[in-house]
Amino acid sequence: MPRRIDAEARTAEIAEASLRVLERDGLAGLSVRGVAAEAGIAAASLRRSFATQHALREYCLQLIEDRVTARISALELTGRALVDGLLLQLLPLDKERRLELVAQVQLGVLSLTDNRLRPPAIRLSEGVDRACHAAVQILIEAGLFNEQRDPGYEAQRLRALLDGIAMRGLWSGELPASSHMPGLLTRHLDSLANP
Amino acid sequence: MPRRIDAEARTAEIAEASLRVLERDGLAGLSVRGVAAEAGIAAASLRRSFATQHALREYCLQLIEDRVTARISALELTGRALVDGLLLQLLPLDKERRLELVAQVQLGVLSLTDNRLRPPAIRLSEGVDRACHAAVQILIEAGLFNEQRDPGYEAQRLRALLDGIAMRGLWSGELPASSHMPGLLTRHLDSLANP
DNA sequence: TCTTTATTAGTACGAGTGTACTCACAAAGT
DNA sequence: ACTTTGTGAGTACACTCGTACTAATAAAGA
Repeated sequence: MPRRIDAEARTAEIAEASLRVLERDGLAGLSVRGVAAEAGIAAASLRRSFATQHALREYCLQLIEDRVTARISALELTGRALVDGLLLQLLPLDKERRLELVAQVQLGVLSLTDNRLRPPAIRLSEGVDRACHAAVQILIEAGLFNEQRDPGYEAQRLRALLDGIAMRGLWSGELPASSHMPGLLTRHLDSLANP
Repeated sequence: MPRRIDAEARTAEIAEASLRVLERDGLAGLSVRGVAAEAGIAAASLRRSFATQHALREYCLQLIEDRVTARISALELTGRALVDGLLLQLLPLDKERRLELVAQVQLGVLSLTDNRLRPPAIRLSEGVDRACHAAVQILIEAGLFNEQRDPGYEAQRLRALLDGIAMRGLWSGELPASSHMPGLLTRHLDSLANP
C-alpha cells in the first residue's frame, strides 16, 4: 500500500547532506530548512525522518562513526601497513575524510554546551581510543614496538598526537599544505621500534 | 568634557564576559543581547565598544592571545621548569585556562566557515607554534635535548601533542579527571633528552 | 481502477537574531 | 552653572530559526 519503503536510505541521504552543510556553512547552517535544501527535499519530509533537530545532529555523529569504522574494516592490510592505513583514516587527507572531521569537530564543540549530544560524541572519541590501542597492539605483534616502552602510555601519546595532527590539518586551510601530516605520524611510529 | 575615558577597560570587560558566555552557552549564546546581559550593561552600550558582532568575536580571539602571552611572560623560571610552565599555560588545567581554551576552540571552529575570522585565529595558532619552538630551544640550551634529535621535527611533534592533550582535556568533562594530562606532556619532554 | 501512503509546497506561530534608532539621565570638564 | 558626552532603557525592522499544521500531488499496492 505504501508509496516507498526507503526509510534508512532517506535518513542516510539527509545525514550526508548534513555533513556537507556542516563543512560548507558550519554549525549555523545546520538548520532544518538548510539541510532540506541541500538534500533536495522539502522541510516537511525531513521532519518525517528526523522529528527534531537534535535527532539530526545526533545521527550525524553516528553516521561519521559508522563511515570511519566501515573504511577501517575494509582495509586488507597487516602489520605496519595496517597501522598506517588505520590511523590515516582519521586524518583529513582527502575531501571525504576532511568532510567527516570538520563535521565531527563542529558537533563535538557543540556537545561542550549541549549535554544531550555528549553521549554520541563520547562514543566517537572512545572509538578513536580503541583504534590507537589496537595500533600499538599490532605493532607489538609485528615486532615493531620496542619492549622497553610502555604500551599504555604510547597508546595515549599516539592518540594525542593523532588528534593534534588532525587539528593542524583542519586549521591550515586545504589539503595540499597538509601533505606532510602523514610524515609526522609515520616518523613517530618509526621511533616506537627503536630505543 | 566627556563623562569617562574608560574605553579600553570597558571593551576588556565585555570581551571577558564574552569568554564566559562562550564557555557556558557556546557559540549560539554569543549574541549581542546575551553578552550585554552577562557584562551587566545595555546592548546599546556594547555596540558603542563593538560596532558589529564580528568585531566582538575578533577581539575575543585577540584577548585570549593577550592573556596567554601575558601569563607566559610573567613566568620567572628557567630551563626545564620554564618549558613545563610555558606549555602548561596552554592546557585546560584550571578554570581560567579552560575558559580560554573553550572559547578559542569555539571561535576557531567558527573561523572554518567565517573567513573574516581566520586571520586572528591563525595569529593565535602561530603563537602556539612559536611557544613550541621556543620550548625546544630552551631544552637545547639547558642540555636536555639529545643532539641526535631533529629540533624542527620535535617542535612540530610537540605542537601536535600539545594540541591533542588539550583537546582530550576539553572533551573529557571537567578538570579533575584531566590531572594526568601534565604527566603525558612531561613524560614526553623527558624522553627528548635521552636517545 | 481504487485506495493507501509518502512527499510536497505552503503557511503560521512564537522566539531569537543583528542592526539601527530615539530619548532621558548622569557625570565630568570648563 | 553649563555644556558635552557616555550610558541606559526602550523600540523598531527585517530576518531566520524550530516546530507545527494544512491541502494538494504523485506513486505504489490491492
